Amino acid sequence: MTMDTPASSAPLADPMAHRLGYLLRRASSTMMADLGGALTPFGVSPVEATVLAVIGANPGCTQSDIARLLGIKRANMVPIIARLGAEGLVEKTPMNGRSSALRLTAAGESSHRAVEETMDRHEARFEAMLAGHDIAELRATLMLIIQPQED
Amino acid sequence: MTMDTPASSAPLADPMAHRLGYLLRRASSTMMADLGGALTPFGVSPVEATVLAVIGANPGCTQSDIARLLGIKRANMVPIIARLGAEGLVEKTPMNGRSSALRLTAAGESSHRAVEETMDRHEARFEAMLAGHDIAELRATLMLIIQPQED
DNA sequence: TATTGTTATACTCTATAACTATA
DNA sequence: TATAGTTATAGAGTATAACAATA
Repeated sequence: MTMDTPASSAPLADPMAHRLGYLLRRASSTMMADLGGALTPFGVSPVEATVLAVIGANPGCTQSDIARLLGIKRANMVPIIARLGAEGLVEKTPMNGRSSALRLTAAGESSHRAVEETMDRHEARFEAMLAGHDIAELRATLMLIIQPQED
Repeated sequence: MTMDTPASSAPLADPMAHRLGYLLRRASSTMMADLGGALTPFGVSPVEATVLAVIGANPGCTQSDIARLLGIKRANMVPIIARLGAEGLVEKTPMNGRSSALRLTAAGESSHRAVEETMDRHEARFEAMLAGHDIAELRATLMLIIQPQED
């Protein structure tokens, strides 16, 4: 015999609160939502900001390079790069008949700098909430979980 | 003068590797993908499995209760509960004219048990990868990051 | 033959607004 | 007046399959 908890009045039991996968998903979406809000003034999404950062750090890289690094499917890079190109932030210069080298335009560089500062502040805001916890250890642990994406 | 890294041959620099939000997102999607694969034999998605767990732990709860607990919008619960209802896993019994109490059916209970075991093994698999790291501390840190969703 | 970029497509998740009905 | 459930809709994100061109 199990008792039926009168769930409507009392707070619910959270059977997921102990699960790492669940906590990661909730923590991730909290930070993604915050970053999305912080980036709206610049008209770029978190993914676009990330791609700007990768191209900024690796001028001349290709779409496939970025896809592999970020764990995004090749096919899904197309609209991302197209949008960044349409906004005049990224330019493609053909390397050999099949790949193009990606670089930030002047506008892209300036957007990149603004976005990096925004991300820095965003990260600092959350790190402040973790005072007394070992953030380097947290990063190291997360890196152990991450597995490369096969395409 | 900045140098153009010959990005095509050498591995790319990863300017996001130090960012907590990025690492959380990658770690989360690694675990979500793994869980999704582990659940396919049961025909339920990670979200559906989570809702089964919540109803199993809180018989008689409402859709809105679950939405609040999991940070899902009220409107987005509708298709989730509809699917679980159509699969005969969850039943709704009207409480008062506007809310229904949710409970697992017999099939739902059995699905719930199978799914919990699958999640346990899934979690254990990842915790094994974190040997030597303090998982309780990891959970505590993640809980600090998570912020309740306003609807 | 393997890789790059692309098109098309579909499914899920998420978000908003608006409506009904009930408490 | 606030809450529960719903509908409709729109936008991301993600996945697959297939194709052309190139290395």
